[in-house]
Amino acid sequence: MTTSADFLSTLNHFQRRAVEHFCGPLLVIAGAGSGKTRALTYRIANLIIYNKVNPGSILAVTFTNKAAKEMKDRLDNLLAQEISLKNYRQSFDSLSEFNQKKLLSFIYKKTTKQLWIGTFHSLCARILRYDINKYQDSKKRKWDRNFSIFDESDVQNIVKNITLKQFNLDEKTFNPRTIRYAISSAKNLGLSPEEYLKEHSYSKGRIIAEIYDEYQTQLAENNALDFDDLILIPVRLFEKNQSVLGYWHSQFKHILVDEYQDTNRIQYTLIQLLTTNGKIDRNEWSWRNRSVFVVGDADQSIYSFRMADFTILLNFQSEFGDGLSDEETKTMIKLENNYRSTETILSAANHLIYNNSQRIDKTLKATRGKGEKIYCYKADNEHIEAEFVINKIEELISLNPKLSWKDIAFLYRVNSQSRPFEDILVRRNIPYTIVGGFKFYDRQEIKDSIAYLRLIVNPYDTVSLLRVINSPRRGIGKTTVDLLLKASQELRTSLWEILIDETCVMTLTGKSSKAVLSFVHMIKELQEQSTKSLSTDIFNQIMQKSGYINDLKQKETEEADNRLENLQELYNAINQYREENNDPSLQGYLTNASLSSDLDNLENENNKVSLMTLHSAKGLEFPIVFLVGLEQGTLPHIRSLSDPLSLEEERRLCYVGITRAQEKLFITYAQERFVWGSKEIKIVSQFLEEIPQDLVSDHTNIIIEKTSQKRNNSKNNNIQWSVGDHIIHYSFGEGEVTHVLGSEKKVNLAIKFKSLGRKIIDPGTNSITKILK
DNA sequence: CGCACACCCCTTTTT
DNA sequence: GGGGTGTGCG
Repeated sequence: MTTSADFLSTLNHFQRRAVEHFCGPLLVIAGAGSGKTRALTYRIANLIIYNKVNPGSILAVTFTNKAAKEMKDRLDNLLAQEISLKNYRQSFDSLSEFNQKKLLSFIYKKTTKQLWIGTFHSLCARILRYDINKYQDSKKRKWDRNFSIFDESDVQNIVKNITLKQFNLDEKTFNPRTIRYAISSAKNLGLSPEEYLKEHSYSKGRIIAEIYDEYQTQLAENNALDFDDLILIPVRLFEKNQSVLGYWHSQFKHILVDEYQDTNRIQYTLIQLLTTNGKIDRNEWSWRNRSVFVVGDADQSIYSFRMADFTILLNFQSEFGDGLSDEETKTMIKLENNYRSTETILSAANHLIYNNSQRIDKTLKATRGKGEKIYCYKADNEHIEAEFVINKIEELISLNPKLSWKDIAFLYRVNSQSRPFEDILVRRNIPYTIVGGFKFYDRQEIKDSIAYLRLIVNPYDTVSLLRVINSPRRGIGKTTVDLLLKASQELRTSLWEILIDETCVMTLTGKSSKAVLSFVHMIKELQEQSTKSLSTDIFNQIMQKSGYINDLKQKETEEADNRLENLQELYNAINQYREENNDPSLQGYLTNASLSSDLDNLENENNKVSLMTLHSAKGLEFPIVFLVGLEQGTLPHIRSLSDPLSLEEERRLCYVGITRAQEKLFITYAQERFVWGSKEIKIVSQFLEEIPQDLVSDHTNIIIEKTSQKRNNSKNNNIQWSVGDHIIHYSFGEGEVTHVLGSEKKVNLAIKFKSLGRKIIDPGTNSITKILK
């Protein structure tokens, strides 16, 4: 009979050390496929079962909602097994169905439900639903607990409107997208508009700070937050309000963070505050009954565009830990045994990542057989590439009866690469699923319905109000809306408050005022109901009363039928959320909907080929992986070619892709590819050349040698660089070397250009030539 | 006031 | 390709 001891005996020495860690800080450096999720899950189980920690005091941060759900499921199973052995003296599987169900529901109530597991965003949203009313920013902007969460397109529209309409700026010099990105970056660094201004006091920075400030005002007027606020506001609140911080600090005794290499400044600050209770002096920290446990891998850091900063991971020991060297340390554990991939695949990954200068030295050790060579295929163009890949998977499936579609994934750099694959998959009738790209929640009818729901929860949400006020058409046209909007701006109230003021509405023409009054009446009625009805019932009511469904039914077009089907699907989603989370509230569903990604709905049960970007593939694994589009300019992406640090991130991305594969890895590239409607000639990716030739199968019709020789003999390879050297860059012009960075195997140069200032350049790319002066 | 059509611009990755 | 904007017509 199995005993409880088996619970830990399946772990290796290092995993076990991590899992049994109780209090204090611990950094777990976990290579790809080293059983990272397992370590996290087992540690939580260990805390609950052996250390008798209250599940409600555990905060576990995952990177996606899907990862959170998986962790909960695994935990359920682990706990079920343990309790079953202890209480019934038999394995869970051998219990009667009745007892299994009873036990699982017991575990859910007592444990899983109490745990705080989720992404930074969803956990912070939960905290804010309790405490946002205690927050006020430096300009006295306030929010209440019914806040809406604006999606990226809402936010883009607001920024665009402020920039072009309100501030009347030139679109070329003040690109709304760039400004939106600047605001998001500022928030991720924890900067308020005023603080941003201090750091960017030049003219353009000043204007961006003003836009940021106005943007924040408009969010507050809508009682809405953007994604970044969800984390920034709790941090601000904790910094300002010691009693609120104290409450959450004492709530969360054990904090666990997955994918720690992809945390950014503001997320780090949040963890730091919760762990230390805001005490700056280390002597005041108490690790009694308290821990912070982070897991990550600097080689898989791929989110710097979201301000992720893997030096946060590198600094963990000096920030929280003992700061000792690797050998002696008690606060760092390395998991280097890889249980996922064949030796060949790992060797390729190790060789590739060895070319990066910015990393902690770490080598994945194989625990499985050598496996097959990596297959490589050079295609004439992207269509031939897709055809090869799909022919190959059909062949694999027909040769191996145990293999099914879900075991196969196509990974690419950018979403648009999916199209040629999709075309052929449809033609051949192969079941597939695309993660990302066009989303369910981006469809017009879904956005409309969500806007109705948001308006009912949060009437200050003018963005949603404007979306639905005349959809379906009910005779409230642009002129009417503009009049009402103007009134709301003059009276400095929300549009909704104007609408519910009958005397105000009556100033409109008879026809319009009647239409507005009846719209307001309908929304009010729905609001009243929403406090006592199920979310699903409210949804149905909205669809009926607003006339949305009838409007679509009348049309009798294929498109309208499609929309009706999507609305049915939305109903199912709301229903599912209500059942799974035991939460009848609309607000709960809405929060979940705005924070869930496409990936979260990736169903493992469905037997389909998966297509996704390398970013989406993080944390996943597949027996068979096709890494496609390995060309210079595709992977690495064109925008990273001139910047060595971005290039290293692209290499990590490629590394992530390779390490997703368990059994077989195929790498393909095309010689020609249509980009933005025109044909481009492509050359093979430098990353492919960085993989040793003997790991790559030679039965394919590619000849890498020529290009690879050319590259290895790169004219800059044997040049000794020193500070003061003069160079010419093919596009930046003349410059002077100010720093020589990196090690011998991989040199990067900091170069000061006359026109552009300082840039970091990789001399190996042949973009520069040394000149004598 | 709404819709259709033409044209132009941009083009990474996502919670 | 595709989404957003502007224009012109019904």
